[in-house]
Amino acid sequence: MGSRKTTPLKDFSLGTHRCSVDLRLEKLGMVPFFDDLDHDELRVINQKFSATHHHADETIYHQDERARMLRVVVHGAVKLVRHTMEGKDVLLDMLEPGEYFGNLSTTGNAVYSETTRAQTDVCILSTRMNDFRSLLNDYPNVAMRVLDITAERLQSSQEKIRHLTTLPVKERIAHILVMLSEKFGEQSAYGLLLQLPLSRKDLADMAGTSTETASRIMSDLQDRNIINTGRQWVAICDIDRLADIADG
Amino acid sequence: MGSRKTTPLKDFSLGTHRCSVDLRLEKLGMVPFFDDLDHDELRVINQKFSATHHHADETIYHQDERARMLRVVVHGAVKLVRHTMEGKDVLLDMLEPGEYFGNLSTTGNAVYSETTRAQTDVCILSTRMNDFRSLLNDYPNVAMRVLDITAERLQSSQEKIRHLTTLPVKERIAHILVMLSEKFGEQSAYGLLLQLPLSRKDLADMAGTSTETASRIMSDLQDRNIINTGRQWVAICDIDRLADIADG
DNA sequence: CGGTCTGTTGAAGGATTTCAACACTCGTGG
DNA sequence: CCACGAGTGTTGAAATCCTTCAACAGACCG
Repeated sequence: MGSRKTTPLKDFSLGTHRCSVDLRLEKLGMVPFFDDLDHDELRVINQKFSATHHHADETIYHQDERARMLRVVVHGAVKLVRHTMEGKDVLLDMLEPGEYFGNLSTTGNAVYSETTRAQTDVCILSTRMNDFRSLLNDYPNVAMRVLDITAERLQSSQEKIRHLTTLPVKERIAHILVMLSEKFGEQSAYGLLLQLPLSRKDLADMAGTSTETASRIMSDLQDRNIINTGRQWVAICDIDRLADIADG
Repeated sequence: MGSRKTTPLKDFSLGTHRCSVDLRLEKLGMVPFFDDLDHDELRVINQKFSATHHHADETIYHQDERARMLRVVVHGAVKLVRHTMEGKDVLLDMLEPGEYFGNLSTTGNAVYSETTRAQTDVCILSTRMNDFRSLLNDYPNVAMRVLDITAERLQSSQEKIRHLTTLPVKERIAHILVMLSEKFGEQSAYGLLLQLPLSRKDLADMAGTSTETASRIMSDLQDRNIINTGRQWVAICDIDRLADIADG
């Protein structure tokens, strides 16, 4: 369990890869609002989506652009960022394969309320809003699931507000690491490794603090053998103690 | 324009009042997801709702209670509060007549994620989730509107996260006052008066700060003749300067 | 191997909280 | 009608958490 400093993360690059139909169907089936559909229905829906690839750090769309598409992550990780006038970014969420992003609302001239960037090399399925809207008409159950999931996201967004306004930075960071481990955690020689590149700035933007403070807290957690971390990667050694810190 | 200290707020008390059918229909028609419906359709929907009255400070439902009802404000103001273990509250929103609250999600055993309390004497229309769900099946357009509005609330919740993480307290409070004035502002001798009782603690819980800091900032704004304020009330004298403060 | 990006650490300064004491408003009951 | 008490708001001073500035160290890339 040496304190290795070079990245233990797996390789996300896609090369000249093209998503197979099977992979597309599998990932579409993982999207929570399609999970009631059978294989044939998924095939119909699949035809409405087109796949694109993006390299790490590439912007998929910008905040304030006209919002025309609904997208689904097939491979890799995508981050949602809100910009401020002063140049400070707020990192709202990290998405894993099977999660959707983009515009859900059916109103005509909406704009994206956040920028989305590829955190690794990614493969994305996209569909035009109009197609998605008619899809909701054809499959009322899907429409209900979409509503449920949006309501759930609203809940978790409000829970985030509670954290940001009531907890000190150390607890917020501990909480964020626990959340990320549920999405991206994979057992490894270094502990529960978060399978995505994650910088101190990313953590800071999620916790609403400065990179320096994030760095200090991560150093402290490492000194206490709770985590193991290096450039752009984090592994959790002692999830229980981390969870204890997260709630006071 | 004397700096009166006694409350200039109007009387919200209901006495032995019972909501007339006309008032109920009017307020239901103001709910954003019912606004496409004609008068006859509203009459049908109205029959699914039952009215209740609550005195100021009464709790309508508690966080973590089993979530069975969807509710609509007919008269008065309702506040949404999330509690923390440490006893700190986070005030998520203040609702005016025509706004809905409670449970939207159609999943069976959800619990309320916040406590709601009557900010004034209030009249509330309630319907059981099952009835609302079948209503969404009968009126697909309403279902679409519900989705849009939930997505909108998600947006504004994320915008709130941006404020909380990037702006200093003074700007956050200025912003909150501007928002509240759009909902509750009424012209009066004291300026644009917020027509609801609003304590320093309410403001602090909205801005994620302490009552003392909220008080200091309000005093400062009053000294600069931007607002006019007393016990449980706030009027805005110079909305332009307040808006300037709100965005740096 | 040098440059650049990322992470670390120290020290000073600032914003906000906390603790504490006091002032004002309002409702209630004598 | 007035006095009292509880709830609400104000203000000061000390303490704390966090940011900012600055310098440096380690990792990655060509």
